[in-house]
Amino acid sequence: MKAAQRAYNTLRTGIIEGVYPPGSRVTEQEIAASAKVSRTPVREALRRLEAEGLLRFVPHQGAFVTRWSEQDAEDIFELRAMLEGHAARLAAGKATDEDVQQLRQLAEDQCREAAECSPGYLERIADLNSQFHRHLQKVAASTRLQATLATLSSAPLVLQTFRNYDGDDLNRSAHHHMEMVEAIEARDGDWAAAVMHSHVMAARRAFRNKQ
Amino acid sequence: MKAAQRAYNTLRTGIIEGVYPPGSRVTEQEIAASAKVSRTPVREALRRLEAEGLLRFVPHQGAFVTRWSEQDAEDIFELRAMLEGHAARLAAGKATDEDVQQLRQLAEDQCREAAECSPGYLERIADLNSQFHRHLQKVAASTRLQATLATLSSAPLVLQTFRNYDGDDLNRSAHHHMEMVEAIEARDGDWAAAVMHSHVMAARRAFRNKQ
DNA sequence: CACATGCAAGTTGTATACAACTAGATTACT
DNA sequence: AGTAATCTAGTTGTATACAACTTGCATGTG
Repeated sequence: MKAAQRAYNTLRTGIIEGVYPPGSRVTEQEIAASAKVSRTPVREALRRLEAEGLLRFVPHQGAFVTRWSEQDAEDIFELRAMLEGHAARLAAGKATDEDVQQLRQLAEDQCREAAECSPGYLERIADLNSQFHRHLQKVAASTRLQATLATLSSAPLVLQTFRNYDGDDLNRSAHHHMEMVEAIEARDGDWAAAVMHSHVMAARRAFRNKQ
Repeated sequence: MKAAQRAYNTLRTGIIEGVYPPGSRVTEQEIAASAKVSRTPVREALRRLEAEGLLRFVPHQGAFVTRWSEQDAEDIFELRAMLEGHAARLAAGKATDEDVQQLRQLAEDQCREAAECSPGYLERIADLNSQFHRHLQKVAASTRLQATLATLSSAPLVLQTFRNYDGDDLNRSAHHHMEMVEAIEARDGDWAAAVMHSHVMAARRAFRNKQ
């Protein structure tokens, strides 16, 4: 793998997993040593993470891990509700039968996992969930929308959504996906958008409760 | 000014002004020579511009100026309509009397410029316009929304909107701003959002006609 | 004692040298 | 002649050396 990519992965997972806590300073050498690369590719990784909003720069002081305020969280969930809703609407208008089939498969798997709760189910559900959203965005076929959502969803608070969910929440989440498949199959954009909206709003509420 | 910033400005204006046409390849040395800096800060500038969507990278080949498809343009205008509409709604709920006053001033100046058409009016209108939008976004007070809109609005096709406008379009644009001020003064978020939506949609139509 | 000044350590910012890789032209072979 | 292999020029990717800057502490001065 390329050095810049290694540095990026190292730092990104470090941030998400809390090795580098919010507000903490991150020096280039530190990351360079940790990823066993020189400072040059590290700088590149830092800039990428800045663009994604995970870091903020102070001239001649370096990078600091973004500290998410209550308000930031609210903003991100609101934007995601709007944009993912839009993606669902577009997807409903463009999906082929095959797309619907694939989305259904993902949603069904997720439903089963949420019901069974067999070991390691949380990771599998998280994976199925992001697959579902990614595929839906792909069907929506708007490059810019996809890029915009990618930066919004990279925030740790979004990635750790499932940590805030209890059994009922997981079930509801899976069934939201099922309902979306139905809406898309019916080519009903409004319906799909509405379900997606409530889907994200539910995530916001779970996040709020956890705080 | 810092070297990285110089490289960034050089390349960015070069892209927007068409010195580096869409699809063309941009080499690091070329920019380094042009901005009189070394390759290191150039790389930083390139990554930033990639994050903003103005460049796309191919491994071991370098950066290419993004070629905007018809569909990209549509997507961007749609997203902007949605997000700027949202910003207007938020602004209506948060604006102080002072904010309203400042926005009104900007809108009135723009109205006058659009009516008078004195020399250099196009640049002044473009400036007033972006000031209006920026201030409105500041009032909306959502950091993430602001960041998202910033990347969407950096696209050349957005920045050159006024090149597509005739006299009537310019007048309508200015009066949209006036109407938004009224809506915000009335703290009517729905109204403000609706005006903003049509404001952006009008820009889209002008863009389409030009093509 | 309070405050300003200068110094030292450490970090970022930049330049440059070198390695890895790609694309296209040239050459060798069938 | 056509095709495959090779070579070469040029570019990106990486490492490292050096310059510019910031911060905190020590020292000197009112």
